Amino acid sequence: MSGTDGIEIRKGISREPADIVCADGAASSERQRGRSGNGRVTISDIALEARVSKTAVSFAFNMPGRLSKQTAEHILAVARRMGYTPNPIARSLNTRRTNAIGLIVPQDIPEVMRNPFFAELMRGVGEVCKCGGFSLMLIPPMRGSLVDATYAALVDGCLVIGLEYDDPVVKALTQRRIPFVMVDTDAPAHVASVNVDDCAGACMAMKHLLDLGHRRISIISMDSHVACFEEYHGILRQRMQGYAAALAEHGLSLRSPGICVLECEPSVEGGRHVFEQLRALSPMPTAAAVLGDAMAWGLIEAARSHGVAVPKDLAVVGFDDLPASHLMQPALTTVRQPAVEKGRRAAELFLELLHSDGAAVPKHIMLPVELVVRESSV
Amino acid sequence: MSGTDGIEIRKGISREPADIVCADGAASSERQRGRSGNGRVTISDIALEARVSKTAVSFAFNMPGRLSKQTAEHILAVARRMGYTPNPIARSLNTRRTNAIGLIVPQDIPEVMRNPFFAELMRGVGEVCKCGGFSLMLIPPMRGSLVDATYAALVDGCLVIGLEYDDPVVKALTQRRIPFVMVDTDAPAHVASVNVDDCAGACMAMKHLLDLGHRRISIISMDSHVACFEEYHGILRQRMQGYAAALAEHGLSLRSPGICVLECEPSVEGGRHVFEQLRALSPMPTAAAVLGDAMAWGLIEAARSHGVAVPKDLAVVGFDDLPASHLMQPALTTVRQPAVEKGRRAAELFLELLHSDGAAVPKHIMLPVELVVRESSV
DNA sequence: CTGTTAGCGCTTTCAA
DNA sequence: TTGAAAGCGCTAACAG
Repeated sequence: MSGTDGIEIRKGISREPADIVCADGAASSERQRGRSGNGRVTISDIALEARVSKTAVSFAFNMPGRLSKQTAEHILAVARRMGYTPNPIARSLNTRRTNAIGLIVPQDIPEVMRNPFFAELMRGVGEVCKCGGFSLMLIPPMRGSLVDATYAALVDGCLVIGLEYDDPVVKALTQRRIPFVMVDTDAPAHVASVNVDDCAGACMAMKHLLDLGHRRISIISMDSHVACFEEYHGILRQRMQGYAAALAEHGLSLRSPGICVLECEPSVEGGRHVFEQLRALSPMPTAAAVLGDAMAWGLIEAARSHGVAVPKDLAVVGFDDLPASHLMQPALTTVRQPAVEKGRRAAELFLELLHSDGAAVPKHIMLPVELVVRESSV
Repeated sequence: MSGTDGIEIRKGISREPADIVCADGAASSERQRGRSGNGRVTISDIALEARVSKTAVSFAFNMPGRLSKQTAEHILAVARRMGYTPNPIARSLNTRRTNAIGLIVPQDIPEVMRNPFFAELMRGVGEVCKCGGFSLMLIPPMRGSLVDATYAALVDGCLVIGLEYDDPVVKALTQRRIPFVMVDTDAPAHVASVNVDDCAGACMAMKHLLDLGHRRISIISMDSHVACFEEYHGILRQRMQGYAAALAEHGLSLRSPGICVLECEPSVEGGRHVFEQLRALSPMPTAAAVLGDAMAWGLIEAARSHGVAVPKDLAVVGFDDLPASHLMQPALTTVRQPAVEKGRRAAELFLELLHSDGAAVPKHIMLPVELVVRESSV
């Protein structure tokens, strides 16, 4: 359908054929005084060329006030001419600062980014990055090992998403005395954490379905890697407790006939896929309580394409309230959690830790949730 | 609506009150042989404690094969006991590798993450990160300066999104000889780049609208920071050319009466907001060609809430084809671009550069687009 | 198989 | 105002 066919082509645009890649003086002086090994200009090169000490060069960049205006400008001029810029790694080794905050996520990046919830979380973290001048490092497992990734990460500290406190990653962070904040998990008192009221949220969702008269309800959870939901931990456990509490009010439990727990990847595709399992149930459930909006979207789409009408044949209530959830067809009934704020608060907490140098009292933040009833539940 | 009210609370869960934070031997030996300054265990501490050289310790971690099994295990044991882990910054200073790939984005993170297109792009980049064992660093402007952020970034190289070749950031990258790939921009022949056929895509979209009979068409572009669309560059210019080409076939131009160009932030909010401007036009346009799906979603939502029916009163065609675009109400007609692949190809290109050490011939990849007609256009 | 030695490129006392 | 020198914590020839 397109003009070009996905083939690699040379565009040959080259608007600036004569573009100077290295600054003028560099090439010549490079040879003059054999530069340090691999060709990159270092602080010594500048010092030599400018006939000052390395100290002076360093000052010129970091505390120009401590140099006479003349020297400072001279040094900077030489640096510019030679195309010099301080090596950030060497600098970090001294300052012990990287100006990056890490987001440790338990899955690979493609999986993470398939779940729009993370984009929301990152928006919040990003607000703090913006104020504090930080970059944001996504730290997924490295060759399968999240600990290895953690060991290798060049960051000032981390936000740890959805890991349990006894996870090796947390141990590694603690050992290296890297400040961190835990998000979406049960954290012990001495560790900073941010959560939302998952239990209450799930309870509201289930109660809503029950009040609507539903009694055959599927709970769509996320891949947990445990044998059964009784072994859930962290937010999954919290939410199951919420569901259970609501069911209990109607004399039901998670093990009652009609109630069942299905799992899928937390993404649209995951939801689409889990519908197969759901419709294979007989009798088919009349409602689904889904642990993430993206999954709910996928579920609804799959339902529709299989002729199962939402909400008539299947009521669906999600969890998150992503920005797009009310643009859907039908608009999604869901439990709103302040995902952006979650990220922001976590990052703020992290900054506190970072600046207090371990002296800060760890805080535990719990954010509220609310049920948003729209069209996908009747 | 929630049980707890967003107040900071102490959860006091502390399942492991006796949790040992530092490994056993650490605290004692710490005092024994005054550890290097600030308390963190270094390679020297381990060397001393294990009665071997620093080299041996280094080998134990990086090339255990070069040590006798005994020594290696002894060293590792001591390290474990003292809670030692190599400092990744010091290591990077030597190896010149950070195992991180940077994504240089021209806006702040919150703005970036509000545009779901980036999540798609990152999915693709993430696939490569996964294979190569990289982390992904989001590099937004630092205190307003993207160049400063670039200088400070601890990465092996970068993917540069939407910047022109003559941007100072690109100059900085070139100067420091940091490998990079440009995405979504006109890149000169000697620089690796990945693009989609923006021009063709826009042309198809406009032609579609024109064929449907529309003659009063608003083009919704993204914030450009230039005075008028004639000054657009990069993908915006490409797309405008596409629109213009289609219009030309019907004897129209971008300056014809009935045609107008509006700008907004590339997000749902942006689209919602720009609808105000669109409806202020008189006569109101009967169609909108939008440069991003997220904006189109917002536009459609705002239209609906103002009683303007889509597609009856306003036909809308987007650009991107995000995963959620066909879940919308109405499902969005749009130009599909392979965003995930774009990210993947860019990252792959980057890896080639990185491994070839500058010897690689820069490639230019152009990916195809296609028009997906759904319900938002009639 | 193991250790000595010299860096990596920069910051930062301390003294001049 | 400037510079000498001692690191930051680790890697990697090169010897032995």
